[in-house]
Amino acid sequence: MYLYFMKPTTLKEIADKLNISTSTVSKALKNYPDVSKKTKDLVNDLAKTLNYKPNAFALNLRNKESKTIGLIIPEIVHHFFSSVIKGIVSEAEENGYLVIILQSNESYELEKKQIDLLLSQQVDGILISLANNTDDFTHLNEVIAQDKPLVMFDKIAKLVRCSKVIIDDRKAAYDATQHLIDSGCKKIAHFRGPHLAQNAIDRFLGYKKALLDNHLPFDESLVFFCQCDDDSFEEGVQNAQQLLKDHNDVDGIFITNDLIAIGAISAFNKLHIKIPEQIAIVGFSNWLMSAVISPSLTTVDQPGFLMGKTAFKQLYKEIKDRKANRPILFEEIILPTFLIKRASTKHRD
Amino acid sequence: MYLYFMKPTTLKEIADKLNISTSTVSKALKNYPDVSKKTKDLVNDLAKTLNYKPNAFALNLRNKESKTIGLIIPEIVHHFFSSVIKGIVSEAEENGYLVIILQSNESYELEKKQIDLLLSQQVDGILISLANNTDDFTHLNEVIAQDKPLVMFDKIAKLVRCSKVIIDDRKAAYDATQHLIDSGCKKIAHFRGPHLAQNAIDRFLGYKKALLDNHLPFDESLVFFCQCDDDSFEEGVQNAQQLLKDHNDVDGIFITNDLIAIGAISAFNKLHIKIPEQIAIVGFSNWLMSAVISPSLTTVDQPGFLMGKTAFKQLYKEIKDRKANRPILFEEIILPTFLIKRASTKHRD
DNA sequence: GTATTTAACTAAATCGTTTTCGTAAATTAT
DNA sequence: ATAATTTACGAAAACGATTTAGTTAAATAC
Repeated sequence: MYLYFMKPTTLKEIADKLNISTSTVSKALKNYPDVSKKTKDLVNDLAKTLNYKPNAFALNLRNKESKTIGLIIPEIVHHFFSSVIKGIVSEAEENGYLVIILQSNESYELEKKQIDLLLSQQVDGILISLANNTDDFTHLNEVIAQDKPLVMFDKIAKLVRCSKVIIDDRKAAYDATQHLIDSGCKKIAHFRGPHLAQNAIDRFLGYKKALLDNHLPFDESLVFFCQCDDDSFEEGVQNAQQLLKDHNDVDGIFITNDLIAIGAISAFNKLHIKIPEQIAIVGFSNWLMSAVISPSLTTVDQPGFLMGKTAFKQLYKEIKDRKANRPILFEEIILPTFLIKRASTKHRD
Repeated sequence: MYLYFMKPTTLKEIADKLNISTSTVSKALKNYPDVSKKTKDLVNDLAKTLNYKPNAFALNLRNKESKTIGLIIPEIVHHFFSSVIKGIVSEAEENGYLVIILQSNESYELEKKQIDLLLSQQVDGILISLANNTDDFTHLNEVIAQDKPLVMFDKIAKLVRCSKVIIDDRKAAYDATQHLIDSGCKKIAHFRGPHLAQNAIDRFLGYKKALLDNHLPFDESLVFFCQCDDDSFEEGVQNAQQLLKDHNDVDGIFITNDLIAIGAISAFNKLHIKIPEQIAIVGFSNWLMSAVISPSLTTVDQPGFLMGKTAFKQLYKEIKDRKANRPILFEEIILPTFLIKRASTKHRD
């Protein structure tokens, strides 16, 4: 029973058909007290028959809000980030919000453009995880200058005045390194992320502190930088080979993400180096595949879904606070991580 | 140099400041010929100073379009689907469109609600990949009834009158099975997807046809059904074990997705069954992890990114055709797949 | 029977932009 | 000098919904 190719009904059409004014129709639908029951019934019936749906564009214009938020993420095809997206989208939907998604492709230029796009689209708020090479924050400050809610997650900039949802990268890295030390490693290397990325920095600092706290020497030449881009696997292979050449007595590596770690494992497997007996490995992020490779990878579980939900909740709170003219408090929410011990490290359980 | 907490400038504000009408301001900005150069300069300068950006809500209302499309996908955290999303988002952005993303979670009910949501949001078009259990298409027909562009991809319904972007599942499955046969397999099992899903059906049919074309008997009891949900890995493990019990002479399996295949591989590894010598395995989708597990998995590469790009392009074409009042032609675009031969099957290269 | 209240409705403004149609004033043509 | 044209602007309607401030007519009060 479809009215094929019917263009959407408007209030005016209903009003004309019933010979009343659009104001009355609007009020009838919204159950105002100054409309008679008789009229309300007539309007509601006709609205249902004509399948009336209020025009979203008109509502947006009037209410100055679209119930839509923007999300900028460095890379969509990525287990952790797609989990975050899922968390954001599901939490948003539950609260009547839609999510526009954009991918910065780890490019600052693109990120900047996309912020502009979202601002000109007048989204109600913006969620962002920064590109690795973003070191200028004017585009973010522009969002803040427009008094538009902004929440950063995972890859944040400490200096930008807005709420942040993160994990304690430093502690997670510390714990991961400590686990290597506890399992007997004496010379531990680190494959780290890009110079500018805050979580790469924090993970590095956690690694370093764990060494020092355990009276192990920190050796700069044991730290390898990675781009963390599409070629992560290959980076893992290369760095593993290089590491063996430079330091053949390394007995543990803490690696900034699982894919690089798996590349390293693959390289060691090929060279018949026993994991974890000769070299133990800890990754980061708990990608799906870390459980299924051989040996399975000890890694830090990063709560992507929860991070997405939390980031949206915080943004939503700030949207509501602004509407109610309440003062905005910037919060830094730190989510728990935990180490998943698998076969790539030695342990007792 | 920021105007902190400045609310957006409107045409009227510029007009008032210059003591001219909003019409003139609007025309000046759009470079109409009936505005003097002097006025144009004044307007453009002030617009730049005040950082004027046209109000998107007003434009939407007037133009009856939002340059935004909706995307409904069964599951975001999934290598293939996230690649599709990436393709859609990047192609959309290139053409000035934004993408609202929703996840149906493989639920028909949710999918229905989300279609309503997108319709009431008045997106310019909808891209959808169906939930596994969707067998009623009224919600899709409603989109068509509103003359709103709709393009389905990957998980489609043959009966719905709209454009579709798919792979040739039947052929891909046929080729995969043929590869098993060519490499010497005589008794080939199939782990298939849900009853209703079109691509599960097509892959099954391709498998069956390859058997028959090669004069191998088709045995119903060699076909195992899978849900293809979060527990895919476990399903793979279970089905592999069951298969061994029922038919210990099976020498090949064609499996409807990589994660299930990896579950099966893991089960066989545990039982010390040699892959591919005793049992050869072909998966489907070419997930990232299939290259890194041991043995690496022979699988069908599904062009997710290309599918996303193509789906958006088709939708965009239909949006433009409608605006230009051209007739709409529904197309069925079939993208190529290819078999990636790895260590889980026997072959000569 | 007049004054007051209440019920039930509508006109008009508003949100911000675009565009059609008019209309003065300035310019050119005759 | 008058007519015709051009230039440069503005008023107003339109997109569709909401809401304030009226306005009738009926109901109640005194």
